[in-house]
Amino acid sequence: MNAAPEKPEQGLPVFVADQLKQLIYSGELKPGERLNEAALALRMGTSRGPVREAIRMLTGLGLVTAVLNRGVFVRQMSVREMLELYDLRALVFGFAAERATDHVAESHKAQFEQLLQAMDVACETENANLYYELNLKFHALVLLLANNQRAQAAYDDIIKEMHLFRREYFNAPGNMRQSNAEHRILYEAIVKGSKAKAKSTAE
Amino acid sequence: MNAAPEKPEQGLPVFVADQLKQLIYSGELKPGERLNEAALALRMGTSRGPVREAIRMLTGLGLVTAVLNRGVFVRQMSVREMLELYDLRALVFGFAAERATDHVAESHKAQFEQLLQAMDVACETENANLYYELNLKFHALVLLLANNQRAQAAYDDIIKEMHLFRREYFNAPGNMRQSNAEHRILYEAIVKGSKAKAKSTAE
DNA sequence: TTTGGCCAAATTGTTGACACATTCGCGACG
DNA sequence: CGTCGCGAATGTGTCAACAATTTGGCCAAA
Repeated sequence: MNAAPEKPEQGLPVFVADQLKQLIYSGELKPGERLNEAALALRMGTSRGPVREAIRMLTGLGLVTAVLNRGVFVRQMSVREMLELYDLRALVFGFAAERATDHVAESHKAQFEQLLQAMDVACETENANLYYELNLKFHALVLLLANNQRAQAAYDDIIKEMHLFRREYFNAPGNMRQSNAEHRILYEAIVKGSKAKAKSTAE
Repeated sequence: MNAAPEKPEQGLPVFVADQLKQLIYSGELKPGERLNEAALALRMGTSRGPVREAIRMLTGLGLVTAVLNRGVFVRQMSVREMLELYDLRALVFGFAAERATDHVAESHKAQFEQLLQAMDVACETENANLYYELNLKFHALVLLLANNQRAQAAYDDIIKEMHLFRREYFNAPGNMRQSNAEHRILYEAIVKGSKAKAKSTAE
C-alpha cells in the first residue's frame, strides 16, 4: 500500500523525509504550499508520527518552515536569500579549492581528468542533465580533497537549499562551455598548487 | 510537574529541544551518553512524541547522533572535527568582516565602541564569563553588519557545535588581552573600510 | 571457569485516538 | 449589500498503548 514499500533499513522517518525531499525538489509540492500531515501519512503508508519527525528534519534543513497550529509550508526563497546562498557557496568552494591543493594525489588527478573529459563530451552533445550531474561530482571531488568534512557538509546543505530555487525560477540555461573551461582552469591551478589562483577561480 | 511548566507559545517540541540543549551544554548530559526517551519525557512533563521530535531537531543541529533501534547519543567531537570547525568559523567570520565594511553606520560604531569598552573592563577585572558574553556579542554584531542572514545562520550553527567541545576539553583559558587588542584592530579596519585588513584580522 | 544460547526486561519504533486551535461557510443584523 | 459572529469541519498538537528490536542476565554444557 506504500508508494515504495520497503526501506526499513534506516527507519521510517528518514524514508519519509527522503520522499518529501523528492516531492519538493521535483516541484510536486510547490513553494508556499502547505503540507497536510494526514494526507502525507496516507500516501507514505505510515501514520502521522513518522511524518512529523520527517518534517522536523526538513525544517532543520531549511526546506520547509513550520508555523504553530497552522502547519508547515514549503519554503519559498527570495531573490535576496538566493544571492546570499551564492555568496556562501562561493566562499566555501573557494576555501575548499585552496585546501585541495595540499591533498591532491595521482589517483585524484585521474578522476579529475576523467570527469573533465566526460564534461567535454556532455558539453558538445548539449546534454545539460549529464553535464549538471558531472558538475556536481566535480565539485564534490574538490570538497573531498579539501579534507574538511564539516565544510563538505556545509557545502551540501547550501546546494540542497539552492535546489529549491533552481526549480522555481530558471533551470540553469547553461553556458556550459565557459563553465567547462573554468573547471579546467581550476583543476590546473589545484594540481600546480597555486592556492590563490585556485581560490579565486573557484569563487 | 514540569521543570518549567509553561511555554506553549512555540510548541512543546521546541521547548523540549531548548531544555535538551541546556542539558547538553551544561554538561549534565555528557558526550557519548545515551538519551532515554521515556525518562526525558517524564522529566519534561510530556509524552515521548514531543521528545522524539525535539531529538530530530537536535540531530539536524549535529548535537546528537541517532542509531536505529539503539537510541540517540550526545555527540562527542574529535579534535579533528573541532579543528575543522575552527577553520570554518575563521572562514565565515573573515567573510563577514570583509562585508561588514560596506554596511557600517554611525549607530553601529557606537555599539562597537561600547562593546570594546566593556570588554576592556572585563579584561582588567579578569571576568572571563562576562568577556565571553561580550565577545559573542561582538562577533554577532559583525555578522549582522555583514548583511547576510544565511551566513549569520551558518556562523551560529558553527558556534553551537563548538560549545559542545569547549565544555569537554578546556574552557578557553583566555588570553583575553591579546584577544581584546585584536578586536580593536578589527574594528578599526572595518570602520576604515580596509577589507583585506578586516578579513585577515578576523580570520 | 568459560562459552553458548535462551528467556526476560528495558527501550525504541509505530500507531490510532483524543484534545485543541484555526479556518471556512452561513445566516442574522446593521 | 456588506459585515459580524457563530458553529461545523478541517487539521495540528499531544498522549497512551501496542509492536518490534535490542540488551542483559542466567543457566547449562564443554
